Amino acid sequence: MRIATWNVNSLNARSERVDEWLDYAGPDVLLLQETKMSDEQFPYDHYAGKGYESVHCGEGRWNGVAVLSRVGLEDPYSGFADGGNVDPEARIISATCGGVRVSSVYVPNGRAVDDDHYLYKLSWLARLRAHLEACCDADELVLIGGDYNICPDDRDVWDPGNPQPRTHVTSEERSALEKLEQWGLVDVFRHFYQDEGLYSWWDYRDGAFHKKMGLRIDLLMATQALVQRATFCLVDRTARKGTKPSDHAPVFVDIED
DNA sequence: ATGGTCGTCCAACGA
Repeated sequence: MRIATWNVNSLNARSERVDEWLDYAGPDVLLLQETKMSDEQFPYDHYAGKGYESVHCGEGRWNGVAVLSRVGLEDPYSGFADGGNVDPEARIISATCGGVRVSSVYVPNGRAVDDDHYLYKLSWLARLRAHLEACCDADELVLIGGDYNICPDDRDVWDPGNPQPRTHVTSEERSALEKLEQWGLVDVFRHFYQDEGLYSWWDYRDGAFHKKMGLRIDLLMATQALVQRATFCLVDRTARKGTKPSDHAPVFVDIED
């Protein structure tokens, strides 16, 4: 079973690239972020025609997450199941697909370390941990994939020595990610590769992709039970090339039965 | 020295 995550930066703008990718990469489960549409606009029927069931949690212009699956899709759940207030932004949706409890997450960007949005990011990550504790067991098959907007360590940053205060690399953000690891999640990509310079996002500006100026912020975080069955993992950089690409590349993992 | 690109939709703002 192939499980993928992809921040598409508007599904309307990316529909042809997503169709193309479904055809050549053949994911069994695809976790989408930044669909930037309402639930009414989401093309459920289009993906059904391609063999995928789908669920979507959107709000319109911003955010929006979805799960596509051709191996079954049960018990969909939008938002956090931690008993707290409803998150005003559409950033997490979960479902059980082929026996794996998956979530598609779009962690807040944070904007700047002195911005209120950065505090929202940290509180959102704390709620994600609480959500896991409320509805999952660490010995089950669980995968939380998405745009975490965090570089786990300096290997995941094109300019790690940059002294400017900035989001994505602070000890607070990395600590929040480590708390998910303490619960039982593993960074699947790092299970396969230890190299620096392997990114999943590149700014549209200044030819960043061709200059290898990127960040690895799109993560597949899975329980050890799932990682033990993982056979292959890749960032598909091909999807960042060509006509009208997203600024993110998809990341996928293959799981043996 | 500054800003450099996309997306949302036509004015900025978010990333």
